[in-house]
Amino acid sequence: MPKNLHAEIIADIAAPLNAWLAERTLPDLPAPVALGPPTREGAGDLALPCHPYARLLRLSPQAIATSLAEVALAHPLVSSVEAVQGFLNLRFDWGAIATRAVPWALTDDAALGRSDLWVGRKILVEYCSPNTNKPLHLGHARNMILGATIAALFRAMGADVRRINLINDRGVHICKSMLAYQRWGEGVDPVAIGRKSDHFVGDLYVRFEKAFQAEYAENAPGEDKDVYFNERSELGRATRDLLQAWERGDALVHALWSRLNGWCELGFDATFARLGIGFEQVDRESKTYLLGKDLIAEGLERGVFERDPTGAITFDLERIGLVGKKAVLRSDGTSVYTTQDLGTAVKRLDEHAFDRMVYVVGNEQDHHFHVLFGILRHLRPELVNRLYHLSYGMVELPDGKMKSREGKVVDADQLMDELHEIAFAAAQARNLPGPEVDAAAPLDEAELHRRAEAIAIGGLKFFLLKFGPATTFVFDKERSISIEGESGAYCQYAYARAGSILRKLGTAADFDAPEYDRLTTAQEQDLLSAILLFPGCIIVAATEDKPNILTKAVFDVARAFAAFFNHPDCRVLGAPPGLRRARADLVRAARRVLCAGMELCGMTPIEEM
RNA sequence: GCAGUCGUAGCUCAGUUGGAUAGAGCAUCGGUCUACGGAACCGAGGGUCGCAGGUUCGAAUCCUGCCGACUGCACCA
Repeated sequence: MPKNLHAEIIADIAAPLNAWLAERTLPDLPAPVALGPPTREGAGDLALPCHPYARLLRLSPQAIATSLAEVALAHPLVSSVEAVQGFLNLRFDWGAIATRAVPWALTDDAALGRSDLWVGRKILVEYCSPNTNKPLHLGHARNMILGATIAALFRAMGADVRRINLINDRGVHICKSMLAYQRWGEGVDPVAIGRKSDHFVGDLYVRFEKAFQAEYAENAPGEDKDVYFNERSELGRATRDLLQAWERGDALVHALWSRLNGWCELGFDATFARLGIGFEQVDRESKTYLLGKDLIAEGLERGVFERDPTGAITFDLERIGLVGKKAVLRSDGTSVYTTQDLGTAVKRLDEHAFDRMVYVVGNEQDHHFHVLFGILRHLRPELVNRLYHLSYGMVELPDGKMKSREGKVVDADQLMDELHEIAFAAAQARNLPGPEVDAAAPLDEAELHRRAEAIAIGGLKFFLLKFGPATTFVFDKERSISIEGESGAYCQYAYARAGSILRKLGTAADFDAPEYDRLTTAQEQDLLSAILLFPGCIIVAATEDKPNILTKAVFDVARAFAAFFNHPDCRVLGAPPGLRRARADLVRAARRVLCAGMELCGMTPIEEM
């Protein structure tokens, strides 16, 4: 049975404080005391503001803090207390804490952030959702890494998680690539020309756009581009013909469509593999886009929807506090985007009886989800509070938004390649023959590439996760993927250096009896503290859908380790036996937590850099 | 116009179910440099938390107004 040691310690210390307060505020103590890490630095290990009880007890906050300090001091894990400005501050007896915490961190899965809080919950996470007309870019990378990480966090909580990729494989966008292939690429094959297959399809899309721009510039400069495309453009006409042929089930068009989609998805799979992204379920819009129509009929009958004079079926947005009406079925009876999303959600509910479904989708669709969830609240009341839009901010470039149509994007594959090169160059430089590297047996390039890949991908993931999901950030390649400071590489480096100590130690301390109560330097306390705090961070990160809390928790452990590692008073190898063993165990514990934290981020820990 | 999100150090960002002297990374400056791996460590400077009110023991956090930025507001997806 995993236990959150920190929470347990706090509860244990808080118990007599609660009792003291309860005794004097009978019958109603508002809530258990909010004993927790102080917000102010240097205020000890736990703090409690006593102001809320002042009115109730008719005592000053300071008087209450003073009394509680006396109560707290009696606890064996508390070494000192103080009452300042109505706050009760207390310090742990770190020797006693270490004696409990190190063995716990070495063996209990709770130390890795695992718990059973969400056992029995079924959660669906939908993310990635690519269009099959161009390769994945940095925006997709942020989406995928957020989705994969949030899914991993849910699993750590014990939930039964199903990850779903909904591929948008039909529509005008893919028809544009299809048309370009028909006209300018027939017979050419990505393998034949050595092009990654999703990029091959993307090239076709760009080719189409260029041709369209030329046509537009020649025939209708100044006219609204969409109007021109829909009403006068020859390429537009041909594209719509393809779409209609597809919807009729035209065999040749479907063959072409399957071929291009196959190439695109093949390419995606390679990118997923490199990024370590996985799914339990892949849905395709070509299979789901007709869903929802019967739901509309049902809703119409029940009065959730109404039919307007043109024959379209609409939802009155005033029902959800907005203005206007939202069409859920066109006047010609065909579906809109919302129709299939309604259908898909209900189908998933029927099939998986989920407790929660999370859509990882950019914040430009906030309004869409507001409306979608609002409609579903009327259609399927049991879905209330089960649906959640994990909205995230766009990634922008120094010169503005990414525009895939204009080719102004950071391609995911290319970015990974570039990051790999940077990491490889650094790995090569530090592994030149020298004191640490045996000149007679230089590392082979394959090993350096393996490390560089772990650092590159890990760095990218850490970078994309460390922002709050809602934050729109500017991606400046030169400065963004830092390999120093708060970065993936920093965490991997801490892990590697910890491993280095243990390698040098070998089995030397195996038979020493650990003296954990001697782990009392400031650096050891800080490291233990970061380790103790880690599980709680995982719970908050999962509960609030904030992976940036995870990266922060990992970084905190790494930073505390770095300080420990560097401090002359904290040497492991030169320490007397009992202390040496205790420190070695502390290093093992830190490594264990770092490893778990990095894996939750989807990073690969490496033994050497 | 309406709605939503946001405005915190020179830069990039944390922190918002109300708690003390608002934090980190980068950059700058200064140290560590006979070392359990320098992709590191220690220290310093740097903030009217957009502006103005309000609520209270206490506000970056809650309320109101204003200024500024972004994104939405299709019978597109």
